[in-house]
Amino acid sequence: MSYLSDINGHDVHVCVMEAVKSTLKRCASQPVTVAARREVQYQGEVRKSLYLVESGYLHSYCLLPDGRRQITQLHQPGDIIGLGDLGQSRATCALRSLRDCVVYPVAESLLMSPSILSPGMAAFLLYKAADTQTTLSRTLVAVGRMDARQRLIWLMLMLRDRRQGGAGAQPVPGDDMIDMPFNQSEIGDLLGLTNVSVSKVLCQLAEDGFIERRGCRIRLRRLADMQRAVDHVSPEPTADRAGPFVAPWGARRAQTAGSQRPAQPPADMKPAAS
Amino acid sequence: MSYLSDINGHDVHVCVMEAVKSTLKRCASQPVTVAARREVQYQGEVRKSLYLVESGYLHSYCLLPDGRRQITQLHQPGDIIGLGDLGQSRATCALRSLRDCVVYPVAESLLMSPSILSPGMAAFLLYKAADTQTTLSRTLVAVGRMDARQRLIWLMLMLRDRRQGGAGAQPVPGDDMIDMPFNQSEIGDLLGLTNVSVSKVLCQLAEDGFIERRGCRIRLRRLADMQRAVDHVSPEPTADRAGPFVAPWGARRAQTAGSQRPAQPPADMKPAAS
DNA sequence: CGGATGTTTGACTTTGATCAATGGAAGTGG
DNA sequence: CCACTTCCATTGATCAAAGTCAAACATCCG
Repeated sequence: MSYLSDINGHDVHVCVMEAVKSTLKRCASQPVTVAARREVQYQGEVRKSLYLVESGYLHSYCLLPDGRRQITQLHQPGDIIGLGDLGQSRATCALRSLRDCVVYPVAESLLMSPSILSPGMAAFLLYKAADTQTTLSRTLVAVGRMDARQRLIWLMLMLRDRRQGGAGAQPVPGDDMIDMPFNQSEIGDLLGLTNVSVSKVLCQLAEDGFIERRGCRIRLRRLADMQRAVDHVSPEPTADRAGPFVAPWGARRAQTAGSQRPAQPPADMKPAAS
Repeated sequence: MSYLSDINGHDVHVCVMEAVKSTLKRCASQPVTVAARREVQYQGEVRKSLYLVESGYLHSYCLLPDGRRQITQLHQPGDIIGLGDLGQSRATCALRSLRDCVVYPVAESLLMSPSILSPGMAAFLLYKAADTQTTLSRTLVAVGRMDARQRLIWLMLMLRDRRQGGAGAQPVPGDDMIDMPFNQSEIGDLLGLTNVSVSKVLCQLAEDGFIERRGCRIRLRRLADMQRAVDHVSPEPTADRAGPFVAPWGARRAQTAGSQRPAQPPADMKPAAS
């Protein structure tokens, strides 16, 4: 089928991923460390390069002239930052570190050069871009059509899905802890709410027994209820996330039908005259 | 720099685009016509293929269990539908035609095969994916952080930017007509509003002299005011939109600074120990 | 003409924003 | 170790933007 998805064994898969990443790292200039809470790139600034995230969290956001802010993406280790700005000379978003980070800058000109952009690399990048696009779409659905409580639940479920156990860590099936890299103002800026609303909803969710709060870590206590509340279906793992995360998701996805339509005969499509 | 962006002459550029597209069309099975307002793909349905849009409009949307809907993307001629679902076996969004359409189905397995995924094709697809991602981000900013009036203005400006003159049509600089392929309920589902709010805001905008309504066509009468109201900056044309649209945008973009930061020394980044 | 689809308008309700005060935790400097 | 600041979270009172409901109106089309 494709370069990545036809490989099922974990060892082989991880191996391919590592090969792609090491190619990227060879393209990169020296890795750089960024302290927590630093602006890495300003909106409208001339773009310097893409970044492969080695460790830490960052986020992309846009500022409106009146100071309102919308966080558009959370970047985790393994993510490639800047695929959405390909072909733009200036950054459409600002980029900021949430925690101490190590990133590898990769020049766009190098990445897009024929010697680097092999079919395998191209497939990897396209899957990465697809991941990002799916997450953006889901965020848009949450922000556009859910109320405040649902948005918070949605966010926690998304963070659970995107959680990474570090190198080769097997996720415990009953592990319901998530790491919340945002403060409440940032959560608001991600979900289209204010910090005040976020605080109120989080307190209420804790009171209702949905979550248990431990500083920046949160335990999800009623996972099934939460998934039902937002019709949540975990996305299939693609690209490097495919590795260790296959088992627990596969089964569940088959059951959770939710809003997925019974599929009437889909659209009358006739061969075109063309 | 890259396969596409280092080509400046329009003729050459268009030529490259056409070459890529004809490759895609050769990958495709027979083109199919879809009547207006038909479901092409249901949410959760097993994906059949990607689609290259030849003519007409379509949109992708997600349904929530209670029937609320969020439109996530508008697809125009030249767009490739389904890049965001690469690697997923089931569609994360539903797809529906807005007008009569002709589309070329392209199988994912074929598209991702090494013989087709040349560096040039890969670059084309990555630029397309980047375009989509940028539009999604901008939509998220509008839905998350703008009030109803600003969202409507934002939508009209976006439609103006994405407007296509058809094959080789030079856009008239003072041409302020846009084509609105949505009805008011659909506009609401795109912007996170209700049809009632959309109606009220549109009437008010017309009364204030911002727009002049002619059925599904709208004339923008106070473009500068509208751009100021939402801090609008047109994205740079990439991929095939680069062709005829270069001239009018280039100049304006240099001026509209808006929210773009004066850029303090961006982030202390130190070489990492790694 | 009748029916389907889409738009407009008004009355009323509700969610989340705003404003403002309080409290707690972490870090800093004396 | 203790003031002091800063950043964040919480809580309550009030307000406004947009949602909901319902009815009327417009357009299109067979």
